[in-house]
Amino acid sequence: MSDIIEEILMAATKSRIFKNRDILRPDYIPDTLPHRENEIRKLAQILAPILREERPNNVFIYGLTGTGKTAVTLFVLKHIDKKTKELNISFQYSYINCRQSDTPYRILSELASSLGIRVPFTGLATSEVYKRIIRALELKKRLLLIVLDEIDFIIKKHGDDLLYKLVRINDVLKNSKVSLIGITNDVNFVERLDPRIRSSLGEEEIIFSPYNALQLEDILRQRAREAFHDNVLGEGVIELCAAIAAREHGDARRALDLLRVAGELAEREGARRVTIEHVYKARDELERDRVQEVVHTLPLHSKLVLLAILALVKEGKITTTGEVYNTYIKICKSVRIETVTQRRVSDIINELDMLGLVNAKVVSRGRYGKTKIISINLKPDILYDALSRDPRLEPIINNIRG
DNA sequence: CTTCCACAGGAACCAGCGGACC
DNA sequence: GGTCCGCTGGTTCCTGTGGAAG
Repeated sequence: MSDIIEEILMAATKSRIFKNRDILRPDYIPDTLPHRENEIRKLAQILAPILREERPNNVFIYGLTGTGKTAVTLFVLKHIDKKTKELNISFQYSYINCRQSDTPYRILSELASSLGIRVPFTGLATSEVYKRIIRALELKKRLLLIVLDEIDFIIKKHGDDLLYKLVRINDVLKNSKVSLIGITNDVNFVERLDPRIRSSLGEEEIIFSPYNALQLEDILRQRAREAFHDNVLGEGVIELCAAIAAREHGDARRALDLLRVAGELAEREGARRVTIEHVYKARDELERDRVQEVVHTLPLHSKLVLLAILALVKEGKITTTGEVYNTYIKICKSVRIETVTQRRVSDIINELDMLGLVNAKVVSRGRYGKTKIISINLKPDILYDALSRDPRLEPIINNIRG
């Protein structure tokens, strides 16, 4: 009797679909990275001086999202770290994602804590944290490698002061040596950089090109072998995930997400196999989640502007800044919310564009002025759903959708 | 060739907040 | 408990501009 129960419970804890789901997670670093052999070799060559206790050149890495920049970097560093431990070299690396730590202060405080210095979340002057880092580096001789992932984020928001300081840090240090790896997925970003920083940071450069559909298939197959049980992937599933991701700039992370979520959907349904339909559903769900999350964290006026855009785009296909502003004013008046200036709305539209919720492009229409053409290519329902989670907006949404 | 629209977007600055320090 | 600091989400004032119309 208890055997039967045991059996059922065991079956419930064991997935029919996944052998090991974690392998499909974006932060998982596999033992091999297919189609990135050249990049691995190049980066390893650049960083090899570490093993002779010399400072390696600074490296600049570009490539679109999901092209394996972070994975390759961490992969190589993991190996070097192991090797330096064997050789008893005082080497250390610090990985900082500038999107998550998006102010100079947060970056420095993360750097500090990776060096074992405790700093408060806020309250100190940025320069004070910098001083403490210097002090720690002078205390003990070491080789430090700082990885700044998505480095374009701080530059765009806070200029290049911090970067300049970090690039020049070796001039101040007597004991320790510091190298930098900058990773960015914005290719144009380099051109806007101060030439002094550019030449210093770009002592070495590595460019990651996007994966094509076939390479993505390889990557997915390799991971799928370990992640899924045998024969659970239906025909064409991998190919479809690869194709969808390839269309979106060869983003491997997208492809892996699609595959994972498709698997999860199949499992939740109790299906025995993952089918193409699951992949399509996964695509919708991922988009929904992304929009939901982004919209949720938007300030009130950004939501109101988004709503104004939505209301206008419903009727036509595109709209302009002026129209959006007028509609926004109307919406605000109807619920007695104070309005912000057009200047701010213009910025908000840019922010919404950056977040991928709307498309905004500046165009000149000659006699009819220069403006932003704004459109949406998400399904309006997804946006309305996300917005209606804010109780303040509900009456307005009901009004618009009528 | 000039004009002129409808904004873009830079610069400087502000209030209010929360947290750490002394 | 006052002080200092950074961040957010604004403001005001401003100069700049692509290209159709005249």
